[in-house]
Amino acid sequence: MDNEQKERYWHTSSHILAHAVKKLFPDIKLGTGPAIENGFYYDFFLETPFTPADMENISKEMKNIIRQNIPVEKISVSKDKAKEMLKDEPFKLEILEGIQADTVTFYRQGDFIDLCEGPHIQSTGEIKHFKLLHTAASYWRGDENRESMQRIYGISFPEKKDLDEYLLFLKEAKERDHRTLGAKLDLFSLHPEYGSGLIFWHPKGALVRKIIEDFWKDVHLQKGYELVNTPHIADISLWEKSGHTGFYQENMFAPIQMDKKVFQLKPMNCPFHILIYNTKLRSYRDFPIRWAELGTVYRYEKQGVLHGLMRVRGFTQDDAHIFCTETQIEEEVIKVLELVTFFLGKFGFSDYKIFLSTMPEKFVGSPDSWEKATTALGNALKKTGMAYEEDPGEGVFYGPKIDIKIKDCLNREWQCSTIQVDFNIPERFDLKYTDTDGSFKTPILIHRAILGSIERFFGVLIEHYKGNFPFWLAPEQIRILPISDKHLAYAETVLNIFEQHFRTQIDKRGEKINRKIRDAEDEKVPYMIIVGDKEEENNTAALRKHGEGMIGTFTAEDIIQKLKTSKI
RNA sequence: GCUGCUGUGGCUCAGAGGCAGAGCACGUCCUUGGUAAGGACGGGGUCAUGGGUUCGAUUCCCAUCAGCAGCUCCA
Repeated sequence: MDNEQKERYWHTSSHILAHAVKKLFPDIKLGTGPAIENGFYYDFFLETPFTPADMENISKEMKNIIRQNIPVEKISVSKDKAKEMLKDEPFKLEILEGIQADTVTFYRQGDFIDLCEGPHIQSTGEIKHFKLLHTAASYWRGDENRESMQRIYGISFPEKKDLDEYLLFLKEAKERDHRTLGAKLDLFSLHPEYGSGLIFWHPKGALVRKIIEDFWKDVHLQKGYELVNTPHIADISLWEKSGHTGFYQENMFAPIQMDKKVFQLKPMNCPFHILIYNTKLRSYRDFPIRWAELGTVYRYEKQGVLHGLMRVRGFTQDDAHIFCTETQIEEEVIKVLELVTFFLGKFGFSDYKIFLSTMPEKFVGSPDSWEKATTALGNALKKTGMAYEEDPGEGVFYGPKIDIKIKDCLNREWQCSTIQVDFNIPERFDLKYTDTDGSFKTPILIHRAILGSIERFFGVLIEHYKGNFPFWLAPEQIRILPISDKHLAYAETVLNIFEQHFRTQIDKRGEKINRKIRDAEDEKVPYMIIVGDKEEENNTAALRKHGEGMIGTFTAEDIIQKLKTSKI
């Protein structure tokens, strides 16, 4: 099915769901029921939520409706007539109010009728195989102040094999889940009883993190950034000055009282970088100033939004702040975008979405500055040839931004890179530079993060690679497996050679070689080196690759050469 | 934060109103094995926490905390 066919198919599936629910629960009020990227849902308003038994009955009733192969017909009526038809459906009426046209369309299948733009497939019998996946609460119109609806999600396909395939995908996604793999591969843990949303990096995870961070720092230094380091807390007056105690308060940890002072754990790094900026008078000749920091911030997130490494309460941003003039924005953003492409490419990502968010209703700065900055961001995107979508009105109040989102194993999108122009903070801190004519001007501040948060990025990375980190990132690159204890001494001499070049371990357990191989494969070590009588006699090593099997027997020098030149 | 579901050894999960179970992992011993699990024995649990019902609660009820799915919000 192409996308349009899918949409029809799933949209009609959602109508069948609503049809069944209406039949079983006549008093229920209908919300909306669209096709989504993977399947469909329908929102209902009812007093008591659906039970698992209800779900089974609904499923049975849907099969009934499908079996009857009821034709789906489109009906156009005047808005007044529609109002009459929907008098018992308050939510539908609300939607109707919002429609501008004079005539609206309904779709009818048997005794079920729904205000709907369509399109739909011809008949309910075309829905061959479906499964209701789960229920959840949602807010009417996505507004947390409005009614709470009960949502039922489902998926359907014309062929059984497609449904089976999709269910298998869901199962595999679970195995790919960074939370499962993180525990299995001994990368990190959480200890919610001592604070939810806080990450404990185990030795292997911390090693991968170090590799990422070292690489990140090296590249930044090469690309004209300077590194800075700043504290984790500061007097609350700093946050009053930056405005965070006002507009960001609900995301901040509670203040810490100490002696006669009140300190605040930092939710962002920018005010600190600004303090560094203000330690002396800057000139246009210094620009652009690019300061980068792996800065750990703490944000209070609502309990229900926490999710493994992806959404946490303490995380390290790969942050940087660029101080420049308005005319430098475009060039700087191009450089950042190039850096984004470089980093994401290095980590194996090519499938991501880019959004340009423009001026929201509430904003600071002049509309003229917004216009210029937004154009600069758009031009930068165009010049780098990156496809993007506009997200009108979704900018932060202090400036327009570019967001880049990467998908996880369940197709959920996670924002990693972000580039934000800020008109607010330079004003608040009275930032100045001396321009060519000797006058004082206020610089533009660009906030940017490429990986976003190290925690989230690591989570996406684990899922992306299914735990099979590429050779350069693998915490343990090579494991030496002696056939028996007799070969331990030789294994040690092989280790001595390899550990000069790669992260190498020996499996010294008194297990059989099959077991050692199985465990090394399970633990996703990229290469295994097996040594026994034959190897010891010939002064060689047998090389085995994760997921592929035996490669051959070579001298240690040969293997090192091959691994270094990626010729395997 | 909202709605629903869930909370039993390190992990995955069974279980039942009346002495708490399995597999894996862990420990000891035996085995020295050539490309994905060798064998025997053993240790380990206030059944999330706090109340209530009951002769008796890990099991039933309530609350709290936390996890999961989704919604809203976000890196």
